Amino acid sequence: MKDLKDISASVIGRLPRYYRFLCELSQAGTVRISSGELSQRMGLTASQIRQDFNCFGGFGQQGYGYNVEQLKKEMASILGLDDLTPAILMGAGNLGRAVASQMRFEEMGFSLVGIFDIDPTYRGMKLGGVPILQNDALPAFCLEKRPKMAILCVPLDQAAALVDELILLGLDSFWNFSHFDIHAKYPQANVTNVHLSDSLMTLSYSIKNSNGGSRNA
Amino acid sequence: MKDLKDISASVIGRLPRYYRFLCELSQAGTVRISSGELSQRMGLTASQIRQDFNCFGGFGQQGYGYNVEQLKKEMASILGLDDLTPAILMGAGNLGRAVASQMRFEEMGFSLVGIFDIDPTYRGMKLGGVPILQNDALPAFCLEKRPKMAILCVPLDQAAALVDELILLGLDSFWNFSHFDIHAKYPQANVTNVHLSDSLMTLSYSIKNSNGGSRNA
DNA sequence: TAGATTGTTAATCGATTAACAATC
DNA sequence: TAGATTGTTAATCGATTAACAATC
Repeated sequence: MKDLKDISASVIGRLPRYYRFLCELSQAGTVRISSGELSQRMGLTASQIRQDFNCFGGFGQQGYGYNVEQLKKEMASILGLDDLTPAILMGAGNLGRAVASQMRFEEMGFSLVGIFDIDPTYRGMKLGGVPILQNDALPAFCLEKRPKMAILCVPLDQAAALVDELILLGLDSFWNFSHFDIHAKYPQANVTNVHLSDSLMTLSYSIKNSNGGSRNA
Repeated sequence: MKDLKDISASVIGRLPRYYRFLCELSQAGTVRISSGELSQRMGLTASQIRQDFNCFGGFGQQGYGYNVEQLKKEMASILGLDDLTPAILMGAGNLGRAVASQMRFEEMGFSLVGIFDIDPTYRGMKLGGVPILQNDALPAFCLEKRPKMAILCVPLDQAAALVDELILLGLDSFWNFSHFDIHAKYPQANVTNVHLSDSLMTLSYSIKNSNGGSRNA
């Protein structure tokens, strides 16, 4: 078991996928799994799986393997899925609407408590059961509901000023779909970027520079 | 200049961001840039930037640096942005609609030639100027338009059969928003995955296991 | 020419894989 | 007990950083 601060981004990046496979195994009624069997299903080495798990403690038993249900719970706990962080969605455009209506936030460690847009035409509408408010209602809302995380689905030119405001209102975490570099300006913030255009260009590279058979991300 | 096959995923993953910064520099009218200055703006080391660029050939000039316009064009060419790959969108739900209307495909090496959904209620609608067709029109469409890439915005339970069909219809590349593991079944295919829920769980981890200041992706 | 900056090789660092003793 | 499989250390591999000669 390592100090949590020492755990590399590579390991952390694999945790959701472990969790996903464990959920599937659990649903299928599988009681135990060895690192060897899991490695085959996931296309990883058994060594890597054991190393990864042992960053967080010894969840297995020699000669037996891992108990699926227990390991799944451990993963959920490590990922912080049990403890719901209040989050707001900024921007109710196409992408914002997709995110709000598609993601099962409560299964991923968040609860969506508010949706905001500058455009008043959205007023009164709801997404995933959450009403859309206008940006000018943001300060009062934050004072009351204390959201900690913001999902940034706004155009780049609005992002900088908006992040400034959100930081002032006490938010410190961002799921960032814009290309604004939050981390550069606020190194203290927790930021996970989703750069769809970067992802698509990576695919373009694969298609045009390979003779087939590449996987990214 | 290395063999293109030897270029690591780490390097490829940084190319779109290089391209993005070069576009900004170009728009700002900057004529030349050194690896040192670019490294400061991007938060990378100058060494890494020079190493990355030199995977593809020597674009710079000693004592001068890099010509922004030339380097930008080289990047576009490496990423294959000049050559438009015909692509179809499978699934016109929230996410599919967001992707179709938001992404500037022509600037990223693709052209969106068709949109398909099993639900007939979408019939006659358009997204980003492209009409939505029903899935049963797919074989004839592919025979005529020869799309090469599919954007997969369908539920997991439909993905497996759909990928089988698309492969048979001659597609070999996927921008995959589902959790179906295309690469496991078709190792020859070009696949770039976008796993939004994995990304969100990574943020949950950061929030709950750090005292602030983490960046992912 | 002198100064700047690349291209490239060497050194370091970190992540992955292999090996195996511990132990259920 | 014997067989299986972990936890963990050691070896390997690859990616990043540093250094510097080449050269514009």
